[in-house]
Amino acid sequence: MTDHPPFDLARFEKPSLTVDVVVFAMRESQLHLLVIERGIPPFEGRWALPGGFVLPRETVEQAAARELEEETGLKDVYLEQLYTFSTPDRDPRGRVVSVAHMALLPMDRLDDAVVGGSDARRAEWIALPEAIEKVEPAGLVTPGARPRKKREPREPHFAFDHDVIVATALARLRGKLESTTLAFELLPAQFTLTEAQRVYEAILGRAVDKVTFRRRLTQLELVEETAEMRRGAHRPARLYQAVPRDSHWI
Amino acid sequence: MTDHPPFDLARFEKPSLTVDVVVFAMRESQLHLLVIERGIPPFEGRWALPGGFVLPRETVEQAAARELEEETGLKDVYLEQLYTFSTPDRDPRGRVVSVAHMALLPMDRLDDAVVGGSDARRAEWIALPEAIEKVEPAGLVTPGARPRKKREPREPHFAFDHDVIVATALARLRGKLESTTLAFELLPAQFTLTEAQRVYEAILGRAVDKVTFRRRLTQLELVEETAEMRRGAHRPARLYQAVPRDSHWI
DNA sequence: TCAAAAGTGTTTGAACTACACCCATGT
DNA sequence: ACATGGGTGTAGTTCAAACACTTTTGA
Repeated sequence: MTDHPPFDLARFEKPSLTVDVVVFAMRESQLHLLVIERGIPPFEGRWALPGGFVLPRETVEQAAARELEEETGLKDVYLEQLYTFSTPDRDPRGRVVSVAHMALLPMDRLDDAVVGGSDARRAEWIALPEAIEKVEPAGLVTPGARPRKKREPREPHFAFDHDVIVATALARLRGKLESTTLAFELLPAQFTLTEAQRVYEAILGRAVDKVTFRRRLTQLELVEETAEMRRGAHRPARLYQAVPRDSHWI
Repeated sequence: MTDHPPFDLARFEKPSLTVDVVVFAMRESQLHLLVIERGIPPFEGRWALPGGFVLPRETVEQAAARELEEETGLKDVYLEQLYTFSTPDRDPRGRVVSVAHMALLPMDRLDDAVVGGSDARRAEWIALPEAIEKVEPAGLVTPGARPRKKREPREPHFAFDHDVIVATALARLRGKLESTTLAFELLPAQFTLTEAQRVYEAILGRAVDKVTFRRRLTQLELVEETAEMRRGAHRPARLYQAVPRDSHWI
């Protein structure tokens, strides 16, 4: 850092600093997203991500957890920092840098989120828009390298640059799926192997082989049997639970 | 975001925003790091990462590229955003949030960096300190989850929280090694397969099998033969080059 | 001629794939 | 009984690891 004593931090213009949170959850075998309807300009009436300003005595991770609870009622969820978005004009109100986060909510806790009546500021679960697949995620290639295939410009679904933030979160989730046990964060404490498979398929956007999937989970000891079974319309299914580990890395 | 019109960004205290850059390069089969010696307090005399303040009309990625060139002379290198560090007291001068970046310099461009004589502000290539292995990288587990195995507190090598930043960059580099072709950014345009293997071994910190390594690179068509050979003290080695791709993901 | 690095061939085992098949339950 | 999802067995294939081996150069 450039500095001469006594150092004056005010010599450099300071941006506003916010956090945004992409909350994923499974619902009816589909990946869903928790969004908030904006009640005021800019982007009035548009969906936006939960988020807000970072306070002076907290980390951005703490700010993300706090804003998530304030705006949606969610607490004690998996939360990780994703990427920092800093395009100078990303917010029409002024220079606002936002540190995006990704959160994962187990499917049996969908109702923990305070989803709205019809007031100005309601939260809502929406299925991940398919159009997000067409949005270029941030941070996957060399800045300054040959530009990637251009995709047709689209009408954004979300306020601000939240389309890009969601696309980036999805890319991160997919990338981590193979090497981590992150998927279990979207499942209840006890789950059937088919439920687990649905999570993988929803995130990857394609079918996976049943035998391979089951063997991988059991052989790598990522899951362990429980005594319980889940009963439904058909043959009861064994319930499994994630093997406790120190980190999410396999 | 919390807002009522007309919205006043100044309602919320703004932090200073900086960038820091971890520059990796190979040198004598070892992973090296570009650092700057601090000439003034705090942390006078300590090694620190190149970096500086973000200007109002640039992204953090642009700021990282600019500061890298200003402080070390390096330009046109692979550069990616890494993680945002925001512990409130990470800088004793005040509230400073820093967006860390990682850069990779090909081994034949080591001299592009302006490494110092003996003035107060010289840059230097140093071998990656082994003690970094003992530092917990940021951002790999759930905030709020069971704490990971505690490591003994150590005397930090670097100024500020730069030990953690370097450890995080190393973790990121290792994690990306398998699924990306990032390693080629540390190699010249033409290189021997053994040189490539040395890069992988230096990053992973362990030996890799020669046959498997060569087959993987050729079979996945990550590299292609050139007509040239490199001559040295022993049998000449075929030179290869990276197969051009749109992104670094395999 | 010898040391050292470049490069190849061969065997083994692990793991993914595909597909067929059986099992258990509610209706 | 039968439809449906739960769960298993097997054969083929791919791929990584380990190891021994040959090749090619400079000294």
